[in-house]
Amino acid sequence: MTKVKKRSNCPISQSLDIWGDKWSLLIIRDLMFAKKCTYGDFLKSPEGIATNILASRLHALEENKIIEKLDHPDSKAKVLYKLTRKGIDLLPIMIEINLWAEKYFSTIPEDRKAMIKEMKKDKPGFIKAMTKELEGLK
Amino acid sequence: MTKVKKRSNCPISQSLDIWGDKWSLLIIRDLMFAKKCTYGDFLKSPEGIATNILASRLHALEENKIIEKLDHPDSKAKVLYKLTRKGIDLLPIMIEINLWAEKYFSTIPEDRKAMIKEMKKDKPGFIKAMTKELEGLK
DNA sequence: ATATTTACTTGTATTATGCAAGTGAATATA
DNA sequence: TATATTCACTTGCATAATACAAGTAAATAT
Repeated sequence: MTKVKKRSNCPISQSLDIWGDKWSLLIIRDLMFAKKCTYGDFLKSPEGIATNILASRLHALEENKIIEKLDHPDSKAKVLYKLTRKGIDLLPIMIEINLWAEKYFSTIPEDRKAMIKEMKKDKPGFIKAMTKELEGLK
Repeated sequence: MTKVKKRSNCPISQSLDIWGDKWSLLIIRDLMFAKKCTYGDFLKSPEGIATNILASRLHALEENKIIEKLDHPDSKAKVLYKLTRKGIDLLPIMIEINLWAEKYFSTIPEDRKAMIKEMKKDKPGFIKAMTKELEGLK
């Protein structure tokens, strides 16, 4: 993917310039809710992202400081991807997408349904706990 | 645009299947915050959507019951686009995108900044008022 | 020493987007 | 009444993004 130019100063537009495509938020979902953190993990997700697209998205997200690359503790062959603070702060958006989807789609996986229940029960509490958890991953 | 197939049952993925592109949420922004409601209005937005893309997105959003077409009161030549309840319910997502963007982008238009201030001051109140306003447009 | 894993890159076909021009119905203007 | 203009699109074509298949190099396991 070539460099995306800023289309306008609108906050929605500027946000979409970074993660407004069919794949970026799925990578963020993996990092956020599924605790996936390697290239291979992302590839295995059910939507089936193509490997070159994954590479280009990871690159773009890193450039935009949404994620960062770290050494994987298990092996030098592995890379550990992690959400930055800026990436973790996408959590409220991700929560609202989940809540909207839960209202309008009938087919939602059971484990995610359980998580959505938690989100609804205590949204600020969920955000705080999840944020702490994601910050903790080092 | 040809029919988008469902990639998985994940609520994030299913949501992105509908509006996960660079343009759909900008149309929704126009309907939601700028009170634009005609094809020509959308075309005039600063991001400069191409006319064929606009047509295809409007068609897709209508098919997915996010928006609906109504007769324009002023003229038979005009079409009035309106958010459905499902579309209005995207408001919490749109709010969180605004808040995230306000935190991480330095260039935000003044009028939008004022609106974001309102969102932060009383989020449920903002949602309620805006929802009522959008429902009222008939 | 060899095979496998891991994180990619490269090449090519397909699909989507961007741009310019055109169309037909409705409305405004002369 | 005839003509120009507005409005909501459609069409054709160049360019860009995505999907799919295969390949690569470093690190690790056997």
